[in-house]
Amino acid sequence: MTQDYDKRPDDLRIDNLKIDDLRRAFRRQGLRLTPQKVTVWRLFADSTKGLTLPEACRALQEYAIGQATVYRVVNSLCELGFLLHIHGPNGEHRYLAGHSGHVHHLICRTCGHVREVTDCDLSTLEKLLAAQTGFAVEGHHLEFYGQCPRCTPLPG
Amino acid sequence: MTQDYDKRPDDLRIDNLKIDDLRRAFRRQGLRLTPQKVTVWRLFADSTKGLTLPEACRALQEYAIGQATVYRVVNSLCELGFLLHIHGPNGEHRYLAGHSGHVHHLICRTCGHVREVTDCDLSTLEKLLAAQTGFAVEGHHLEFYGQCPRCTPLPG
DNA sequence: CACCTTTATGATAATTTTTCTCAATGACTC
DNA sequence: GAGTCATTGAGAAAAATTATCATAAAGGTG
Repeated sequence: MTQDYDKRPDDLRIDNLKIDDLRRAFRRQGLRLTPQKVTVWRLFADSTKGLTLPEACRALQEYAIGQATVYRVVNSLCELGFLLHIHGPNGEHRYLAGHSGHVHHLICRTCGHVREVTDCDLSTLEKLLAAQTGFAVEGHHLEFYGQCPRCTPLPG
Repeated sequence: MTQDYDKRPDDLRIDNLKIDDLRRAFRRQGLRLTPQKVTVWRLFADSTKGLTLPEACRALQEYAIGQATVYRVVNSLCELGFLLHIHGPNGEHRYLAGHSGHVHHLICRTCGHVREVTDCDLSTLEKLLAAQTGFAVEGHHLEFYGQCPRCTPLPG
């Protein structure tokens, strides 16, 4: 019998549609969806600032998920595009759930708060670069840094 | 007597003007310029793809520079803006000498070759974001990924 | 629903990367 | 040239990442 995914802890909510997306994506690679994978996904989906791998390992100890699993699952989720990597205030690698399609991030250097940025049209620039350099440009990674409204000192 | 910086190995060239820049930058922070720092800088200045910290440590063993020093100097060079961090084909953190002012990079996913990109005008976008989000946008990090001319399969 | 094949898991160990400590060295100022 | 104080490298320690392998279980099949 298939594992009952509804027995999840209340503090990690996720909609069932997303679970189906996850299952389909894993299946396409010949991989299986397991409760551990769902729990890992939920942890990231609920995080607004993203998590480092060690942070995720610590948080998931509560759910008895081993660190080897955390590393494996995070890698898979990245490859499947469910997680994106961003850089925290100290340059550390953090993983963040990508809720939309192609997005970028605005990261507060003080508190690490992250806001998604959806307007970005770099296609003109990419074409120009391709013409100038001969590279076949396949994509880009763009992050903005600054101070979020709560961390911005008031002017004056 | 001040150390003779001309006794450097022939395979790591650097112009003396840059050494003066380094000295001034370190001095401004109350730090001292040492032959080790210059050697570390030269290693990076000669690398076209950037180096990870462990790679740099291995390469600098030849010059009897301890790893603690490599980590410290790379950090300083980053803070002073002489080194930039980029992400290699496998997502690993690499440090690259910044030869110009504000630049971005076009990184080959196959061979890791890096080309600098100097045209970038994101100031309009930054202003728009600031207005939309309330963030005080201070900067950005932009990387393009693709295949360099030598790694691009010929069309057809 | 029970079976079966194959992937996934977690404990553990091993490896790699990063940080810390401290005595000795040496850069830079006067 | 002397003194001050940042710097260095060896080594230990801590932290992060990867590898191994016996056991558990997902998901297809009869």
